[in-house]
Amino acid sequence: MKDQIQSVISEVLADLGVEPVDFVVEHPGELAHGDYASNVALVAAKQVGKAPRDLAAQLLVALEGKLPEVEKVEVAGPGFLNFYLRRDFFREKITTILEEGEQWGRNDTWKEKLVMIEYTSPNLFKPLHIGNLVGNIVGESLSRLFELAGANVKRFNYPSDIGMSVAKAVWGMQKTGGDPSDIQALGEAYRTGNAAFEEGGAEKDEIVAINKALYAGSDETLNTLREQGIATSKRRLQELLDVLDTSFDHELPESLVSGPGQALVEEHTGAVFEQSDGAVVYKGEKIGLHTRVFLNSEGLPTYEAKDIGHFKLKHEAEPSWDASVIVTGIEQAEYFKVIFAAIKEVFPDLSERQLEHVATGFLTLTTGKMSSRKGNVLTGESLLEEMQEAARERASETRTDNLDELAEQVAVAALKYQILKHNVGSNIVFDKEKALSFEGDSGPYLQYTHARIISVLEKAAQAGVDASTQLAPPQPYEIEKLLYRFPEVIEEALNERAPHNVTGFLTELAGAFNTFYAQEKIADATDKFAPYKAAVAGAVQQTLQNGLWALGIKAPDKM
RNA sequence: GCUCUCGUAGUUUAAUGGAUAAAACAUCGGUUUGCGGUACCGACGCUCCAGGUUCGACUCCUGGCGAGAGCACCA
Repeated sequence: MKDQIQSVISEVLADLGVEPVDFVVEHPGELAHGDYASNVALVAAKQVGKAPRDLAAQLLVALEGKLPEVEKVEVAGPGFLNFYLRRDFFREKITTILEEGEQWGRNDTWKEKLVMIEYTSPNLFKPLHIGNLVGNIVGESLSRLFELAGANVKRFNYPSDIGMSVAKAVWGMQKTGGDPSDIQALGEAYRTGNAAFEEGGAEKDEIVAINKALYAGSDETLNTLREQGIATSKRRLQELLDVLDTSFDHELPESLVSGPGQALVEEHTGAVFEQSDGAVVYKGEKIGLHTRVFLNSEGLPTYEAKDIGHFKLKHEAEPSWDASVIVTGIEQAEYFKVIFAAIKEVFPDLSERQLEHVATGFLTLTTGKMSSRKGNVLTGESLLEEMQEAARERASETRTDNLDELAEQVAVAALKYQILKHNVGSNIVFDKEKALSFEGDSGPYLQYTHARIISVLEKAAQAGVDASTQLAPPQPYEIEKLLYRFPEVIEEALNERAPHNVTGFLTELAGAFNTFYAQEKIADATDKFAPYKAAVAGAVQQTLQNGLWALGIKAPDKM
């Protein structure tokens, strides 16, 4: 539709002998300003030597009858052209939405492309950090947006299963004698080891020694403790991922990538990397970046080298990939610029493919009070637990049979919404009070609206009202003017890597529906337009369901 | 010190260079005996400062003030 208006305007401009100009056709900020608007007259006025409103009036006449879907065009404000679509356009859209069902909102901008996307990247042996949680939520939503665009998406997890945090936990297990298959004991062991490490002294040296032994794999006892701990941590991680509704296609732990990374760096030292003060570095300055160390002066791989090895293994796992996306905290933005530059030099054959880093902002709490009765540090796990408790209390008057499942879905919705309503990359100030209140702009508000529609449609069916778009009232409802934009929102959210476009749209849609709901009675068999209202409600329900899916949020039928 | 990001109602956030800067929370005031009040309607209230570019600037440029992040062997 938008493209159609754009091209017709271009034709008309050419007919009037105006040089092509750069103008836009977009949805105006307010519904009162029509369904589409163009600034063409404002942009072209100067060239033509006319007042914008005069040129707009001239264009208006020339556009007459050229856009069958457009009912009327108006000149407004300083010289905008406002386009109002025909009533039937909206009616037909409702039909389309109901027919397409779960397919509604898809696009084909990434059709037949393979996208590797990596996110979450937890430290095994440590509780899921708040940053891991944010990364997981953003990464999962982007993955789904890619899928909605037709891409074949392969999700990668890159857990850290070796290194200092592992050494601390292993040291701690020896000290506490805790059961390595028990997650609580494992957490306790990590805290013990971490505290000892912080204190320094002989215990710190022991931990460093354990770290080396684990890398070398030289001590059977230590290896066993590590492996048992990994298994326990993974079990716990899987529980969390199930709650968050994420599953990975590939898992490449850190311990696998050191070797290949080191080998690649050594192989390319001289050409890509160079010696400097005993270390092997990549000089980023040559392309406006900074220098980073890939092999330290002991010849051991740093995280940088590991990421080179990591890339190689990913490529081997999915050789036909078109784009590789990595989601991490924003503090790694500069780091990845250097890594990508090095990768392109090490793998010249792959340098044309798309490498992308998506940076997520930091999450902090509004009020300084970390509340939490135990006074412990905020982790991703503790936050998720608090949300679930609040959801369970709140759901006491539920209509569902499965309170636990609902509480979980509502908690995850509240959490994900709070994070995904922000522009990706900007810092997130998490207002716990607000997130737990479930009112106003929130995930549960969207879920509630969805459940309410399902309920109303059931009532309507009982009253003998079946959804139909046969007979529509003369004027479209405001909500119809939002519904048809959904596919555009989904496409744009992916293009801009901005799921917050989806949260914003769904919130506006839900708000518009609730207003509609307050004004119009749907389950009223005496109203000849009731079937159409039911169809509109059904279209909103489908749109909310599909949109929530894109955010990684469940849309329960009952709450 | 250098580089990057950011600064919008009391608070948390929106706004491809466009029309009267938009929501939510908080505050104040309402909601037809209601198809789910986790809802709806209304009021109050905002672009850090100084210049510049533009028909038009929260948005772009310059300078200031303030906050955060990154800058070699940690992960």
